[in-house]
Amino acid sequence: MYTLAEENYLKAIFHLEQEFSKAVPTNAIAEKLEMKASSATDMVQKLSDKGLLDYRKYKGATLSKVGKKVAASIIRKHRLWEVFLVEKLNFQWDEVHPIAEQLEHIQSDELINRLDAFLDHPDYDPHGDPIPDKNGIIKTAEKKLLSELTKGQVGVLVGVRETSSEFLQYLDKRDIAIGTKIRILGREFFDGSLVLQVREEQFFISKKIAENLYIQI
Amino acid sequence: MYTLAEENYLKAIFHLEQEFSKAVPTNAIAEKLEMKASSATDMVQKLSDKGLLDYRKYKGATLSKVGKKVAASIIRKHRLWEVFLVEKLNFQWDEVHPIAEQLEHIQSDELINRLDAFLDHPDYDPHGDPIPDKNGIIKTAEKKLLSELTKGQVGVLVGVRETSSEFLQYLDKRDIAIGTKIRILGREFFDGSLVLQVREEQFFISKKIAENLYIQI
DNA sequence: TATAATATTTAGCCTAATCTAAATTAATTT
DNA sequence: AAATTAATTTAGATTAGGCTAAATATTATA
Repeated sequence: MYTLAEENYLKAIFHLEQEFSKAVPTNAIAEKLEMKASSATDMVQKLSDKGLLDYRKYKGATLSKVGKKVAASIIRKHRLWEVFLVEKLNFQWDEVHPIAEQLEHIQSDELINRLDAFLDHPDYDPHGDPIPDKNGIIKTAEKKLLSELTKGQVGVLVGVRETSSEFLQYLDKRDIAIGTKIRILGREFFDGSLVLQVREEQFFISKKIAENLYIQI
Repeated sequence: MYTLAEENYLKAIFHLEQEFSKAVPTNAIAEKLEMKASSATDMVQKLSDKGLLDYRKYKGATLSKVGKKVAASIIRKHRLWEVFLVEKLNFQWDEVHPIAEQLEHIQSDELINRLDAFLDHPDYDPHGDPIPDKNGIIKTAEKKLLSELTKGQVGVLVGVRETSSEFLQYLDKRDIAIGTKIRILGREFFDGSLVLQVREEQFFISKKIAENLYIQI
């Protein structure tokens, strides 16, 4: 149906649309896919011709209804495979991304439906990101960055923004995972660092870490 | 490591080497991959330059040690995924080939090792074909074509040669599957057709069918 | 607002993997 | 053994998806 390259562009643009609330600049697309801007321009024009996105020169790209649906289906596949890798094959959550990046391009609706059932219709992937349903609808529970909470507030870790292995291992080392309950004991105004209560222990974390953890109150 | 096209050529040549006991002609490769002979020639030259096979003009190709190993690892992945699809996702055995054809190209040794363990280290795929081990060694139980047996012999169906959906469904309809015990009640010399005893029933099958069923005595 | 800096696009080139058509080699038949 | 047929290779073209370098818009700055 769509080529590997096309699918990767659609997925990248889908993610970028949530950062930029307006049209996504070609430069941003190129950067995300680690390619040159000229390549992004080319592909964006091609995808526009195919009706998968709206593109106006120098203005950037916006996914069309069809483009969104295709992107969501790829993200659905990616996240379902991540659940499979962690739940069934016992991978660590920081190891699964590159493999899911390949598996997300396997084409078979039947396969994905059965995988979904096999995994018991999960709503979230191992990083706490919601899994789009068959129609591409994404359930978005309102969540806040840990850095936005104030002293005394309590919440549950529901997602991570940064997904590098280093960051995920940082969390693993402290036994902080999706579902972990966190209380803010204090905040340092000078550098935005926080003191947290997690189970029986107290943690000190930097502002940078706090800005990459999503909490549901 | 290797491109999709390269992997497909290696796999095709691996299978063809078992038909032709000598070097595989480029034409046969082209036919198997549904391509033009000139394309096969090109790729075979390329793979020869890379040391994956030995090739002499007008003489055909033979996989090198490395080429064999790569091909076996792709076949291993293909067959493990087929087991997964049938055993875990409840696909019919005649539905899995095209999906495994895609999954076999996913690159991650760790993934395959874990999949293998998850499936309990199976030795055969759902069609009765042996799964190469990590080192590419294929366990080949001596098996015969059903058409080679004589009256009175009893054996177990261990594999199929033809894998088209039509053929597999023919077997399903009669409840003949890998592991089914079969006894030859009689043979018609004129057209090579057979009468079989399967469980409580007697079947009549044509020579053509008998030539596509592997039996272990 | 003119100019400088930055972002984006265009033009032209490259590689992988296919194709067609022509040329060449090998095999088969008379 | 010569001629014909079949198999194989070569030459040149095409498409997808990248790249570099130059040209052109847009945005920011003096």
